[in-house]
Amino acid sequence: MKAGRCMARATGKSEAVYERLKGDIESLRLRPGAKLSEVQVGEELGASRTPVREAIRRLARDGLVDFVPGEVARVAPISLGGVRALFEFRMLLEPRAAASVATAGAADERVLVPFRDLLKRLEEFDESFGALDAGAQVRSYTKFYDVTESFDQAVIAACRNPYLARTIRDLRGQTVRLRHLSHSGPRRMLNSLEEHRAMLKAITRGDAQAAEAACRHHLAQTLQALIDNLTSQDLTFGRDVQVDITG
Amino acid sequence: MKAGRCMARATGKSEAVYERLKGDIESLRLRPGAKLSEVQVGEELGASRTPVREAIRRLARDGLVDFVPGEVARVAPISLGGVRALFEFRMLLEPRAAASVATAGAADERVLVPFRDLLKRLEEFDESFGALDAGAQVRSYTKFYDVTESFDQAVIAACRNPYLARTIRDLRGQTVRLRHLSHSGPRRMLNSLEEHRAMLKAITRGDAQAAEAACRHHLAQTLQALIDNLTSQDLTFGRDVQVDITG
DNA sequence: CGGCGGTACGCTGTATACAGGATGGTGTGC
DNA sequence: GCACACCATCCTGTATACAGCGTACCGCCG
Repeated sequence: MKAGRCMARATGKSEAVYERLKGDIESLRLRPGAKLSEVQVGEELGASRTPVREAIRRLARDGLVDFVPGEVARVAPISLGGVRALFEFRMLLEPRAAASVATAGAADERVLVPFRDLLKRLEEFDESFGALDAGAQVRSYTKFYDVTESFDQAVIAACRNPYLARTIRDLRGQTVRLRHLSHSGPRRMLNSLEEHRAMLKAITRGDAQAAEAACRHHLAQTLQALIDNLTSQDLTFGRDVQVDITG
Repeated sequence: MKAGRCMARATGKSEAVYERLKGDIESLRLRPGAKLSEVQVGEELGASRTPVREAIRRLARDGLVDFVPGEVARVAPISLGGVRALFEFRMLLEPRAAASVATAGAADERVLVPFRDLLKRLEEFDESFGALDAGAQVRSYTKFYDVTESFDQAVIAACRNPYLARTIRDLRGQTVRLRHLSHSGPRRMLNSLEEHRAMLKAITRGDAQAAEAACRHHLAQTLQALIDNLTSQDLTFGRDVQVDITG
């Protein structure tokens, strides 16, 4: 393989490297603080430096990589302060987005379709969950995450303000990584499920205020669970220079 | 000049190209819809494709360039819908930031220093402005913009939440470009001056609620002025495919 | 004269080459 | 034994080469 084809869209190397690295970072296979040398990553993933370079820049924009011009890029550390700041910011954006969707849904039924669908999926999941034994419950987490993932996506898609949508989307990577980190057991999951149901019901009802409140509550609960886990599991994550930005 | 030095920080080619293009776009020297070919820009600015590429990607993040993978990058068009969406988003972020700064200032006097300073500069400017003839007034716009610019910078710097700060900063490019577009005459400027004074007073007083309201008011007024100008001056800007994103 | 096909150009994506710093380890001097 | 300096190594920034893809212009045919 000498030179690359343009192809861009479907098979683009840059995109592939980006997705791969993103997945590895979100799943914590790449630990916070890990060095991301362009050449090394390139060799490992069978790509040249150029696409790797671009992928790393994009990951930096997503907040998953700490990038300083002359230095080696590193997987962004996870700090308590950083998590708090992230959720404080999400608390500003996402409740507003949820409210906006509820309002839009009240005016145009069509935007509610995916949300009614999600609500149904959620109810089905809820009903079947209790019947499972502990092992099967843990395995079903993935399915639940799929629903929450779809919910987030649906909100972004339904968001009428492109700036708001993009900013929320840009934060998703960090959110996903943190979720993979909080193995909070079934209790937190059931609570989260209930919170999602509340959000979905408010949105499909067209109740903007309730949707906003439900979203805010969900974020607050998630943050609390995350803090509990981060402080109990001593976080060896990101032992490298830990500039806690929020103070 | 064969190959480049690393130097990065001070003389970095990529940074230079970025700043240059950014300035040209903000000042409308590069018109909305203009094509930005990597090779062409590179030749014009005496840089190779690599730094140009990176600069264009960064400008896309700033919302000043529309970038689609396989295609030629273009200077982002200016649409009424886009401007509305931008300001709607700013209305979500900046009042919160202003309030946050006011709160922080009430707890720690030191964060107020730059704001007291700005307030003084503003008062001085205000006093001297009336004495000028029309021509000198127009020339003094630059000085006023300096103050507003410094104000925005100061808010960003004082912002405790790095996510909020970064997002506001990322929007600055578009804001600046729009400002260069609204030659609203002295009346709008004097109003803006008054609005800034209100924000500064609220912040230095430590009154978060007033700061938030003042900021909101300022943004609403600015948007209104902008809309007036955009609709009166028929905006030939961005005649290329105008996907108005906000509907 | 209008529609259509072919060709030439330009563009991006990718790969690779080269030069200058930054970093980390090792050896030496105090 | 410790601190400092030197050196090897790696890594990034930049430049350039090559391959495919789209487009636009031009000529040809109906």
